[in-house]
Amino acid sequence: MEICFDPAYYLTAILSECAHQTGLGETFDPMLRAADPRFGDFQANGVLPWAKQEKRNPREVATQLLEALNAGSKLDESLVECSIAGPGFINFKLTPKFLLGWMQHYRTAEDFAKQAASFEQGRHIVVDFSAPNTAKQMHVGHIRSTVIGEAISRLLEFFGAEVVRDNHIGDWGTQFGMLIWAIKDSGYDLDAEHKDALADLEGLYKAGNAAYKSSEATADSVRNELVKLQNGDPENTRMWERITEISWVAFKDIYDRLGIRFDEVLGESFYRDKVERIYEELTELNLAEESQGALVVFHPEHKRFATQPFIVRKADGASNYATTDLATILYRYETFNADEVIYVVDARQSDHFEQLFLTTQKWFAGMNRVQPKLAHVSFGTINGEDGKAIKTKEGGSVKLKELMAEAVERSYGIVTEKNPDLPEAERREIAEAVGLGAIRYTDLSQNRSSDYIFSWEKMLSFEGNTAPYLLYAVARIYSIFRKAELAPGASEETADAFSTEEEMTLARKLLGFTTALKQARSDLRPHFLCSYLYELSGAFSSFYNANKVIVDEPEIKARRLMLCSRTLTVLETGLNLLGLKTLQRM
RNA sequence: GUGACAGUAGCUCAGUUGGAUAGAGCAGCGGUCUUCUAAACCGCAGGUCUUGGGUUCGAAUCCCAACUGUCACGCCA
Repeated sequence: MEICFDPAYYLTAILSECAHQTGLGETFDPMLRAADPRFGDFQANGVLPWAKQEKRNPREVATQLLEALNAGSKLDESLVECSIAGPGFINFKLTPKFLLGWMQHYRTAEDFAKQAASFEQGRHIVVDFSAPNTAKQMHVGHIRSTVIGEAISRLLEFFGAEVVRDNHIGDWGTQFGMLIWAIKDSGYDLDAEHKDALADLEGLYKAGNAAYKSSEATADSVRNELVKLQNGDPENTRMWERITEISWVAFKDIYDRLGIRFDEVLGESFYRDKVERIYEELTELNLAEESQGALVVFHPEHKRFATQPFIVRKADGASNYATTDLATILYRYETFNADEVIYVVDARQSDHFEQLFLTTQKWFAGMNRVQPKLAHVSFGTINGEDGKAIKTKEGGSVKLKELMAEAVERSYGIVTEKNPDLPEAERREIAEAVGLGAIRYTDLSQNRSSDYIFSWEKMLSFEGNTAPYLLYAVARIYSIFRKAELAPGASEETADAFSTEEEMTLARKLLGFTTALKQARSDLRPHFLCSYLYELSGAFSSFYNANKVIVDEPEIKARRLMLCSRTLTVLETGLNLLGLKTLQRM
């Protein structure tokens, strides 16, 4: 056996092979799992259910398997020890020699990336996320989609996929009638420089909305502005374009600070001229039917969607989001050759996506198209401490920009308190990374399917499973290398096998990186990666406190430097996948 | 009414897809800085995994039924 990148994968393969040789059959699944550290690194549980089904003694079967493993010399005892335990578990324990060899073999972020890049090589995946509405500022409600979408995109890229990040902004709809009316009514100059133009637009929209409701005459004027826009009136079209520009400038400001980028920004307006084809194809396939004046799709085989319609054209003849979403799938199929489309949208829209996916499945089948895999990455809402939708004291939405500013400001106060001697500019930089990292990590570290309760205390708490804790671990590793006057990765040649309990725990934890990444990818849940990185940081902190790195004995120093360097690589790679910037000092 | 998601320590949450004695962080108590950053580490204490059935060698995890909370369900997205 050799030192392989993913020992769990290797062990599964040879166990299956031996099972076949010993006549257990090809369907035998070793069920290799990460084991409790007390028992080893991995445990194979598969013998128990198999023996049960075949009415055999599980320990006997396990013994047979082990004999086959040893006879075939598939395992090198100096690299991995195995044993049978309990009712028939097979335990595998990697030896210090294996752990050291692994560290020597896989050294840099590039080494990891190279191993990972084969998993999704060449697949085209569209990630649809963030999707704010124009003419409104981004608020807390946009955090989750934005941050989770970016993390998933980075993860898929790391696995070798060709990712198209598409921001499906809400840039079309009836609200523009009110906004355009209000702009004209107030005489607001869209072309002039304004300090916070998007906030102005949001205020104007509210004024327009109020006016619309207050008098019938105004309502008519508002509707008239909307009709003019829809019919391509040059003045209103230009105003609408300017509104989009103003909005995008403000969005871009936030995206840049968060290190988020998009390959495409194809909003609802982009699909305006692509909906006719949808009506035609769905009608032609007899998928859509008229109901109460609207064009709708029912799914008779589905308990609820047999009667709950998927409305693709409103009774007034206009399209809606169902229509554009269908057109969007077709566009992504035809333009991006999408193998997979991932929608990072909150859970309240689950019904919509279920109907969308069901409809697409039948529609694509009917047209003989290969349907991309469709996934709704749903997430819970962010609530206030009362368990209801989050609001400011004044009852408005909490603006993302203001949230970011406060997080950074609070972080600045803490850095200044902890490390007053650092230059001001560096403290500002640290505050930016820590504050924005805290917002981001709070969200990512939580299982996305549940709602979460927003509180400043929780978001900016710098203890436990939080961004500052992880960033601090990184900063301390850099500090060791500064003190040792070495670059990370240097001076490892004389390393001998890991020996102390803390070294062993840390080394084992480092090997778990790929498992965590795979888990995060397969479930599209970044919190698996967060939990792993937190545990790794914990293992490092314990090691750091118990085992001094810069010591006189060259073997000990070298192997500990090696652990520091690998921990740094894994932490930085992982944090970067989550979108966090790391720091050399904090 | 139909459905989705959730219910785990006082609080906020994990729990590697059914495995061995359910884990963290806060909060509480007690220790550790003349030694690489104490934003840290170590220890103690804290549990009827909402309830009741069922499947299984084995259940927080799967199935059924309740209960509680949030949300969605015909022209917003």
